[in-house]
Amino acid sequence: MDSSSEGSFGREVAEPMLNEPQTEAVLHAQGPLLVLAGAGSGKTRVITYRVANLLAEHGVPPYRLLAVTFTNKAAAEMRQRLDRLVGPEVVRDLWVGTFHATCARLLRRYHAAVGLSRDFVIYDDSDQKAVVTRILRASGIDEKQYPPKAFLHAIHQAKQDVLLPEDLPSRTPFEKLTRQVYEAFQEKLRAANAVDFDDLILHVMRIGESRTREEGEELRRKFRHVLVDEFQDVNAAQYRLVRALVEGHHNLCVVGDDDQSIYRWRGADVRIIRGFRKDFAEAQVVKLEENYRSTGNIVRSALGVIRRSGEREPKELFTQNPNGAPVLVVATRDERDEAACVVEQIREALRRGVEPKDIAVFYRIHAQSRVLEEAMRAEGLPYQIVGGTRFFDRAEVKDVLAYLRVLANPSSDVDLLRIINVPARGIGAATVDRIAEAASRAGISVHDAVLDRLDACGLAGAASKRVAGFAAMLRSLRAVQDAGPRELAERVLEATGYAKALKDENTAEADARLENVSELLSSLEDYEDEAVAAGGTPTLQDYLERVSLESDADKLGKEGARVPMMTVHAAKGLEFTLVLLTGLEEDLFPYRSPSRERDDLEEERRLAYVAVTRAREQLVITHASTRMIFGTTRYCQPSRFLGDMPEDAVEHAVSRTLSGSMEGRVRPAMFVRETTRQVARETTREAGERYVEMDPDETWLSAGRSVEHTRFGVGKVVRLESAATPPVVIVHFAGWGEKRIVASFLKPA
DNA sequence: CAGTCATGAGTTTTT
DNA sequence: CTCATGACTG
Repeated sequence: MDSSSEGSFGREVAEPMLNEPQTEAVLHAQGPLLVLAGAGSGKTRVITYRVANLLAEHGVPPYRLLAVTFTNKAAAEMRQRLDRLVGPEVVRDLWVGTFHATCARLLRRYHAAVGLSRDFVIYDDSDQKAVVTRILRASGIDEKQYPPKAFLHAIHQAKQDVLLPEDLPSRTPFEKLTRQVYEAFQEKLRAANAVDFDDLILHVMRIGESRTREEGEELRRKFRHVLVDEFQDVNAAQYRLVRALVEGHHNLCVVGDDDQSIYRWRGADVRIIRGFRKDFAEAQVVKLEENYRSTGNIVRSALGVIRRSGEREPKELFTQNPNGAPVLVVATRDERDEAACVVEQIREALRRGVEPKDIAVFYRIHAQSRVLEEAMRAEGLPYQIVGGTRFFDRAEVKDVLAYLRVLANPSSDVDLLRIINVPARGIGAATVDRIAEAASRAGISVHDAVLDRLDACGLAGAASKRVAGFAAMLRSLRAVQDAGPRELAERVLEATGYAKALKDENTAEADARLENVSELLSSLEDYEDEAVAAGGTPTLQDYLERVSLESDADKLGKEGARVPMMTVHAAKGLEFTLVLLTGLEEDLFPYRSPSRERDDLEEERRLAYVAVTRAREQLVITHASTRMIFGTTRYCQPSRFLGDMPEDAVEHAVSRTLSGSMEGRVRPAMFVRETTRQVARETTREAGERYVEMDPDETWLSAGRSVEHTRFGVGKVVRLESAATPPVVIVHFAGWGEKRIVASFLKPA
């Protein structure tokens, strides 16, 4: 699949495996181009070849070509492939990066246009939450009634849609408060010389759309070609940014798959890719429908799931690959039994010689991972959780980074407030409040208040002395001049006593934290080496930007000998020889929140499609009859998605534990309970077993009717096999296939 | 001011 | 169940 032709810049670039007109459009089209790339159709290859061709054949200078991805990992992968096609010396000048990284880079250049200084910092979720919490406290808003999360969500949502506070409705009290908090939030960020993730996009978008600023014109002329990967996931702000960038020439190539749009809740708007042809009437459209990744059975299963989706860009995924093994659907008793089955499958695969990194375990929500982890650990199988808490989100790492961020950008109040009493130096909440209040009265940052206006804070003698000590320490750290980022971090650890405080704690937990801190130091060292190798100078600010924009998934693959375990969301864009997809049960996948009842079934369906299409050779799906989740045991029915897979592509199995528990003993759970709709008379046949006798006139058993079985869940009657008493029917259950069932085990659904 | 207990809430999270 | 947050107590 991966052409290894060693084309160097200027030489002709090998062509991807497409038919003639597709190749022509993909490689050479000017103007807008929409590539609808089905799962596994090799879209990365397409983008890579297009870029290579634009450079080699069309003479586009690398620094005038922008390729945008959504993850750092995808960007790195593209770089790597291009290295081989056109050579590293060309790739170095290319603009390849995520939306956020690209915007951060542009914003470092155009910072003045939006009133930021060059040293701006990027606030992550917890920083943002800290800001909102401070606003709520300052304005006396009850955090119980109006949780910070709600405001953050609303602000985030608004920004994705390019809405200012005054654009928001203000009918309900919450809406009124939201406007107020949003406004204060922006003010606080501005004062702290900080941006959030959305601002990175918005600021650059505003510059790009500006008719009055010369930077606007400059930005609009900057790139001759723009390519966007995973276009189904763009939001309104990102789309407007891209449109501004290509305004003069419309040389915009977007690649995506509306069936894989799974981030609507994060502002991604699948309508943008679906409406692309309306916005760019002259757009050429290429559909890539051949899947090169997976076996026939996997592709047909995926198709079965997605085909039932309502509105979608019509396409038929197909493959010429052999059918391969059927998709194995295993019914298990509970989540422990499920984990045991997963472990067994992994063992088996390892025995066959599959490498750990080519196996993956998926789940819908993180809460499922614990049991799976325990089973892996018990069996001595090495695994790696992808996602979850990022390394850079750990408290101790954030602490050290907060020190570094204050040194790089003293206006950042959130960072300063985080570290003012870490490690504990006797500066309590009351003192901190006083300082913060004095700072806000004087209209200066907390940092400046601490260093220059301490006497104006009205602190008691002891408190004042301690804060002065903190200020002196900061001053001496700021005076450090010729140290690289790593050395500076070491000095921070030393001067603040942070390392010592952890050592003195002398607990296993503290040791683990200490370990993370030294990992941070080695990350700084890696960065320095890398920067020097790239011919640049390592700077603290550059490092801080990187860590803000880096995710856990980016590191995946660096650990080769571990089985990765992740949520389905984290799996997008990845592929594995063997995929174990767990928890395919109603209410778990598709997920239904107990509180909200918003129906996001379509997105859940696309999520299932993404999960299935990750597998190259083998897909094993598990579901459990009961599951302990959030402390309560739930009874589970197989997911409707299982029923959407073609019968001939799937093989059903029952775990040993479950089949054991079904056999040879009284099965009270399987006997039907009387329902109101049933005209039935209960009689006792044998001791301990209760049957329900059916009225022979009942029509609820006719073909097509929905019936419910305590174990198999809801199914559809295929036909009545015997009208005896009780009658026997053939029923098709999602996830179980066709079953011959005595009607007394059924009730109407 | 800094630990300890109670209470409550609980998807997914490329950046 | 498990984590985070808030009130309470030395």
